Amino acid sequence: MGRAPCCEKMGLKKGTWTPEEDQILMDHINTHGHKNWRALPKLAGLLRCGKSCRLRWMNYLRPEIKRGNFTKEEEELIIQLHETLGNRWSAIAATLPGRTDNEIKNVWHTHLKKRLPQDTKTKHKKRSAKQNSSLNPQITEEKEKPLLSPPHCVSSDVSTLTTTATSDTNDAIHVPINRGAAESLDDDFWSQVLSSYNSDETTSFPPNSSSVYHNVDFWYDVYMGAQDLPYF
DNA sequence: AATAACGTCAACCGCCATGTT
DNA sequence: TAACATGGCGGTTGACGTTAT
Repeated sequence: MGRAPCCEKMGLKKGTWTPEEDQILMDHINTHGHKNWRALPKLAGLLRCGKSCRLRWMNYLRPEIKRGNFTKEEEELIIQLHETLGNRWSAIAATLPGRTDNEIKNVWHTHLKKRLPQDTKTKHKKRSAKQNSSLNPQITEEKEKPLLSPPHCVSSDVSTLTTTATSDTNDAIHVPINRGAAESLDDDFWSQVLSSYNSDETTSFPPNSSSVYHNVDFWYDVYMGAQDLPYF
């Protein structure tokens, strides 16, 4: 038995992606989508494993990816969320439109970690929520809960509901909820959050306007609000 | 100018969760 | 229900650029 390797190692390229490979991958996904990552490289004519293609797309090629330095607000938010969520980078990334878990992880290790006092640095360790229930039992409990309903999550990817997005801009409208984020938040939480925001926005979640939801401040408020709730 | 030390970040690896047969 | 396939996540690594000596 045993698990099959993610890809047969023979003949597949590794390492940095070339612009040509990027182009091929983008073209293929733009025309065919990415229903099956494993089959994708073969269909696209890439000598990469599906996992590598997925990673490249998710972390670099997606049009909604926001590049460039993190703002002070973003950094603060990451620090605060890390305090609550631990190393659940995908959940943290879900609150930062256009930022990837990988990028956040890198920023954390290269910049933000240094700012923290020693005791907080050692607070979260190893496979935060998944394996170490002792670390943050609340999070583990949350995993048992059904997915929240309000921001109707799409199951795959970091599901940003996005209007036409262009890279290097902040114009995309993101409702960056994925499974990771979803599982850490429950219905009561969302109903509170949404009721407070729906009082201002006549639209239901997700809103048509980008004015609030793609703003870091919004997610910061969400986070701060969440601290008042029992699960946090 | 050379090179060692350090910092950053893209990418890989292995594990786990979930879906499918 | 078991076995397998696939996607997703977090930890880690290695290449590359920058700074210090």
